[in-house]
Amino acid sequence: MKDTGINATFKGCGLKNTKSRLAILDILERSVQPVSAEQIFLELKEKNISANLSTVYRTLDKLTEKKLVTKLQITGDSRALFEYNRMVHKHYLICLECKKITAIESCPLGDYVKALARETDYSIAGHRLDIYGFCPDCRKKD
Amino acid sequence: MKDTGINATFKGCGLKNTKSRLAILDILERSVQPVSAEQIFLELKEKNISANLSTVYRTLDKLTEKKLVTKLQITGDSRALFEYNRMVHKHYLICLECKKITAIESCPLGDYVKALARETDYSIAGHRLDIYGFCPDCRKKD
DNA sequence: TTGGATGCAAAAGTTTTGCACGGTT
DNA sequence: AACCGTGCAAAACTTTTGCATCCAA
Repeated sequence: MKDTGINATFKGCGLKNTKSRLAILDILERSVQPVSAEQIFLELKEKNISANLSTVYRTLDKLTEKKLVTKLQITGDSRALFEYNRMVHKHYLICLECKKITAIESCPLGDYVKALARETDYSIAGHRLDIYGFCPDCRKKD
Repeated sequence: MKDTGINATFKGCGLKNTKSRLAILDILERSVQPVSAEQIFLELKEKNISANLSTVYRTLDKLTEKKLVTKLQITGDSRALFEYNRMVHKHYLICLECKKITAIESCPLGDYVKALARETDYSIAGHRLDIYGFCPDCRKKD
């Protein structure tokens, strides 16, 4: 079998090519929203791919470590979310009503961060911007 | 005894005036950095004010609900931090080395948020901006 | 063959809750 | 007196870990 993109990706970063690992990355890649470990676990179950929840966590750790996946803490309710890393700098727009998370790829902070580095003498490594509000659908309902 | 500021605050929001509650708000008010429930619990113990950890959590809940205190999730390690709410819009600069958290009261997002509301048709309720980097002290050490 | 991956069960860490009792208003 | 707040213990919830076994390379 010729290497698919994902297989090649795994090989390239020294991860073994297992069924559940492939399935987990596949779920992440297809997902339009960040997902929790538990959601992945349940989705695997639906697909009749039995994988233990610890395996899911361990896999997510590995994938995060290899930068294939990004770990987010934006729920407020103390559980982490994960999303496939498309190597794009992004921010999130979160609907407080339906909890929908939308990525925003524009970033208004370039110059600000440079100025802040000068002012504070920090070296700035990154930033996180989450914006909260109510999406058009939820606004209509109220 | 005449009402102090805090006593008046409690009365104003319908909270009873108990020893541990006063002490918890006092700790928060004096703290230069956001603190965790556990830190508060330990600080109370040092002051020989015995308060159960559940009480600390319950009090923090109440204070957060009454907007006297703000709950933050910026550690990355899944525990919440709390800080006295001085009614100032702020962002955080977090040192990745020593974990020091510095508040930044300037906000570069006013116009951006307005434009985003127009573009997305969301009504924007708020935002959160955390900036990560290395503080001057830690930069020197490396 | 060998080291990484997995399942299972147990533990760890944080936060919440039920219930009886105690303190503030 | 009424109700809110508290202590204690147990539970809930998310995530991690130890260990034996299994599987991909």
